[in-house]
Formats: sequence, structure tokens, C-alpha cells
Amino acid sequence: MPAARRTAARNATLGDVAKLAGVSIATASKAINGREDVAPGTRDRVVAAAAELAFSPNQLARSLIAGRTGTVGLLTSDLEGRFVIPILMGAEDAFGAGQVNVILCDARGDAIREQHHLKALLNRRVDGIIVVGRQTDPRPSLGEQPVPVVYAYAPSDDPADLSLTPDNVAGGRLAVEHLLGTGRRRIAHISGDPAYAAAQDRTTGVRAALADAGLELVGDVAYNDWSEHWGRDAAAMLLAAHPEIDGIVCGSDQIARGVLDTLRDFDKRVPDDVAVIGYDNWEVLATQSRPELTSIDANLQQLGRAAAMRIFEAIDGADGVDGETGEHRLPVRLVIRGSTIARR
Amino acid sequence: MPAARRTAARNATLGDVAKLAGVSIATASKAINGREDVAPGTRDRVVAAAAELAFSPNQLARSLIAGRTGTVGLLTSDLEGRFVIPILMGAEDAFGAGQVNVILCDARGDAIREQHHLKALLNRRVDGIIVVGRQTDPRPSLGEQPVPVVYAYAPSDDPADLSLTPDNVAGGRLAVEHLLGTGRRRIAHISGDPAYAAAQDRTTGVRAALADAGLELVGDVAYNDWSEHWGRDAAAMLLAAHPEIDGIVCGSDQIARGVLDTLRDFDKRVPDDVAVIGYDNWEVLATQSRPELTSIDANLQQLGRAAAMRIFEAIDGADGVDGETGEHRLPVRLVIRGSTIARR
DNA sequence: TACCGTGCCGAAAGGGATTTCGGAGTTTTC
DNA sequence: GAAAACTCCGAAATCCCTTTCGGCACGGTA
Repeated sequence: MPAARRTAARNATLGDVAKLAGVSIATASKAINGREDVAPGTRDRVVAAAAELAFSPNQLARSLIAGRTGTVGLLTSDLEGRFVIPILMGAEDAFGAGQVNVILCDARGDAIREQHHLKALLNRRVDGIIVVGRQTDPRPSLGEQPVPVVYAYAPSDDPADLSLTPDNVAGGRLAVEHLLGTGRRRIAHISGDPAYAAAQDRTTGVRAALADAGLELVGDVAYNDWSEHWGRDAAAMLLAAHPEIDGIVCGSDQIARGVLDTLRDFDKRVPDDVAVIGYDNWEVLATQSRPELTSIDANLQQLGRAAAMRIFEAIDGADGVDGETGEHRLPVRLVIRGSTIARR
Repeated sequence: MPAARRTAARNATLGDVAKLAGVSIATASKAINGREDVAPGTRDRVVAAAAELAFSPNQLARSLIAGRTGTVGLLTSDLEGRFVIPILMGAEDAFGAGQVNVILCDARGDAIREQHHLKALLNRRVDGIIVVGRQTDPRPSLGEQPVPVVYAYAPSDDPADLSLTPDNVAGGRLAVEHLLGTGRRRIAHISGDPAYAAAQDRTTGVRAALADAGLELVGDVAYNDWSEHWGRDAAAMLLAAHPEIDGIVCGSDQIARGVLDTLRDFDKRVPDDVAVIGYDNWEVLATQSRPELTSIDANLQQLGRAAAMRIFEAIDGADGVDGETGEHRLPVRLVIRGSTIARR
């Protein structure tokens, strides 16, 4: 069978380096790792030998001793990779480039596959596991594990776990405050599946911000699903019932795209007549619409970073000290584009 | 500092199991791994002990002996995760669930970061590396490495490497053949950046299929970039110059979305007046448009699967046998939706 | 009884690196 | 000139598991 190219060169071991430098393995190790008790001349010889053999230490052997691998498992069912990639990047960055590597496992929404992956990750002795949910609803806890587990994006249903989630209430609030700031007063809200905690939380934020300004939502919240189709339909119904609206807060960028479509069909100018704000800041949707979509960004990269840091804090902390638990809501961010403020 | 929950329970080692079962470590190993020369009674005792201690073998130690880790590195700069996630899933699946794990590294288009990640992967003794490009243009080779390297999606610029790419020529051809099959004869082509090999290849396929039917493209190929904006503008120009067209092959789903927008502005019905076909089958775009978008799917999951298999073939093959090289084009697939065939 | 074959089990080596601790060699001190 | 104090270096243990191979005990055969 055909196969891929590679060189035959075996990796040099510390023993090879030691032999070439004419020292013991122990000394070679010390020299390379910058430990003391090595004469400068000896160190130079070892370093030169290591360079000549292109020696790079076997992380497996290292991890075996250290009891730490410098890897974290990322367990997800996010088929799109929309949430998981930024979180992965954040985790990679938590401790300088190349310190931490991420083993990404896609469970595809299958509990059995998830268990398989979990076991594989533990066997590989990952230092911790980040569980990324598909949506912001609570998901089943993995229970007690021999390594720290952090739930990201979707919280665990067990309050004894640590969950890091985006603050959807603040997001809803932020959206409305921005619209108010641009002078809108007659604001409606179109969202997705009301069974999602995310939908409820965002709505809560929306209402709260309006209440603070002495205003109320125009019409009821239009819930259904997170699709563009729904955005189109909902906007049509909304315009029929309340033609006076001047701002629409959408539960997702997809919904917002649909809303924009319908507004164009109704000859409403965006943002002049109606301002539209999305949610998720999914670049491919938000920056390609006309006009481009103002949106709420969940700061997922920061969330991934925080998750990784929590894991290593848990390890470094004294054993047996159970860390922080419960759901922590991380701040979100407003990204302003043309759908709320006209280009000058 | 706060940290995540975990149990204090240290992982049981094979030694613990052996002690509990009252046998030697060697016997415990044999019993657990189903090797011979173990009396049934002994085996049962060991297995029971292992279960009691929730023993799971340390993959690190295993890998150290075996010289194989069962991991592959996925090196990418695909910030979206659009290409890399399906490829990752395919690689995971190449050998049954949980056999292979993938360490995903995002280089973010930075060569230095890529080198860092490469080194980290090699230190972790991955069994092979899959390099996923951002676009289908050739990318710099990593050169000779101690493990097999396969380039996926984007080929390497070194023909001595093995590259697996989607067959863009066949994709262009498939698109046109489908349109011809629905009775279209006046077909135009709007594509992205002409500097991309993908754009050129798709165009080649488009022209070839038309030529086979004794037809020619209506107008020139409209190249620019891969955006919705361009799709909208190009479609407007196209309709102005050639109002008679009845089919448009687009270089990406984003372009197709823009084209659909403009067609609606021009009161052209899709698919009745004009059929539109996209490229990439990016679900979130293709299934949310009105009508839903027929598109060409690059079968990335299969591509990832193939890449992983090549890696392990290269390992299993005799050392020093350089495997297959060059760029291999994998078949693509037509996904039919409402933009080319009216719903019954 | 002496011998051989078979069936089970365990001691030990090995995989690659780190770390401790003792010892050899050199310099300082009285 | 002997004791004390440093420098450097290396043997060996350790991490956890797999695998080889020698050996013990038992039953069967001559």
C-alpha cells in the first residue's frame, strides 16, 4: 500500500548525546536543562553534541517522571468547530506558545463516544479536560475524575463542577444599551429556541436594560429557532404588527441575517430606519452581510485561556484542595459594524 | 487562586493491581492484555483487582516501549476550523473509535509558531503529522521529518511530499454537468481570487464539462474574491451584460449567497429562471439561504481519514521505504438542494 | 526412582529521561 | 602537611509498563 514520505533517521537519545560528548547521561541531562554543577566547558561540549545530533528530549519519558504531560483534552460535540476553535486557541495561548498542547476529541453528540474519548484522554494522562458544549444549556457532568475538569461555554449540570460560560444576560443588556445609545427607542427582540438558557438569559438582559431606561420591549419576544428562515419570518410578522420599530435585537447572527433580508424586502433602510444587532459575532456571517452586522462576541478565546489556567491552577494547588465551583459568567463584548451605525 | 474540581485519587498502577491480586507485575500485565501463559483462575483474580482499582494503563509508559503513541498531529492555520474539523473527525475515525487521538495545533498563519508547534509535536512523538492548509494553494514543505507527513487540502510545494487535495477540476465539472442535467444551457461562472489554484482548477472543470456538451461559458469568468459582496456585484454585472443566463456556477458558497441576493433584487426566480450552484457545501451558508444552495462538497472527512491511514501505512511499511508522493486528488461530491431543482 | 515434558509464574531488562547522593579530584585553611 | 571545603561528575533509582526467558512444580513415562 502507498504511504507518506519520511526520513529513516531515528531520534537521538540523551544517551547518544552523552556518548558523543564523552560524559555520563546524568551530566548530559543537567547540561541541557541548564542545571548547576556542570563546568562551563563540559556544558558547551554537551550542547554542541546535542546540536549535532539534533537531539530533542522525548516528552513521553519526561512526562512519565514529571507526572505531567503539558496536554489538555478538549472534549466537544461542536460539529461546526465554531466555538471550539477559539477556545482551543485560547487554551494553547494560556502559557506561552508551545507549552501546552491540546488533544481535541469530537464526541459528535454521542455519549458512548464521549466516554471512549474520556477514557483515552485519561490514559494519555492529560493534565486536565475542558468540556465544550454545543450550546449554552447545562450538560451532564462527567463526575469525579482524576484530573481537573472545566466546562466551557455550556455549564455542567452539577454545581460541584467549575463551569465558565459567556454572560448572556450582560450580552442582551449590552445590545440594548448600544441601540439606546444610537437613539433607538422602539426596540423589538427576535430570538431562537426558548428552551435554550441562552435565549432566556439574553432576553433577561434585554428587558433589564430597557427597564433601566424606562422602556419596554415592542411586542412579545419572538422565539422559535436559531435559523435565518426564522429571522426572515419573524421580521415580517414584526413589521406587520409594529411598523414603528427602530431597533431589533437578534438572538443570533443567523437570525439577524434573516432579519436584514426581510428589512430589505420591506424597503426599510438599515441602519437609518431600523438598527439590527446580532449575537455570536460569527465573522463569516457578520462581515458578509449588507450592511455588516453589529454583534455580541462571547470572547471565546479568553474563555479557553481561562479554562486552561484553571486547570493548571488546580494541579499546582495543594492536592485535595477542591477549587472553585459553580458557573462563572465571563464578560462579553460588543462589536460595532454598519447595521447599527451608518458609515460616515 | 481558584481552580477546578478534581478528586485526589491517584491513578492505580499495574503494581497496585498485581499486589492486590497477589501476583507479579508481569503476570498482571499478561492477564490484563489477554496474553497466554496465565491460568484462568489467576486471570480472573487480576481482572477483578484491576476493576476494583479502576486501573487503566498509562499510555505514556506504553508508548515509550512501543515506540508508537497512537497520536497524530494536525497542524493548521485554518482559523475558522471549517476545513480542519471534518479532517480531524476523519482522522479520528480512520481506525475505530479511540484508537487514534489528534493533537490540534493552530499556527495562525505564523511560520514561527508553526515551527514551535512542529517541534512540540515531534517531542511528543506523534506517529505522524497532517498539515492542513488554509486554501488549496501549495504551501511550503516542512521538509524531511522523522515521522510521516501528509499535506491535506493544500498540497506541499515539494513534489517529494504526499499531498491529498480535493479534486477541484472534477468539482467544476460536476457542477456544470448537474446544471446541464437540469436543462440549463446558458451558464456563467463567478469565482474568487484568480490567484488561487482552486479557482483556476474549478474553472478548468467548468469549461471542460461545457466543451464536452458543445457549449461555451456565457461571458468571461468573473474573478475577484471569495466574498458575498463580490457575489452580489458580479451577479449584477453579469445580469446586465447577459440577461439570458439560466445557470450560474459559483466558486464558493459565499459567492453564491451574494448571487442569490442579487437575483432576488432583479426579480429572477431561483431555480426557475436561474439555477445557482455553490462550492464547499458549508452547511451554515448553504442550508440557510433561500432557496437552499446546491453545492459541491469536498469530502473532507474522507480526506482526513485517508491522510491518517497513509500515515500509519508509512509507519507499518518497512523503514526506509519512501511511500507514495505527489499530489493526489480525491473525489468530491454534489449535494443537491433547492437552488438548482425546484422542490416538488 | 529417574527423567522429561508441560503449564504457570516471576525476575529482570528495557524504553528515555530526571534526580539524588556519594565519591573523586582540586583548592583552601590552619 | 593534614584536614576541611568545594567543584564536578556519574552510578543508580525512579516513572510505568511490556516482554523475554529461566525456573518451579506437577504429571506422565520408562
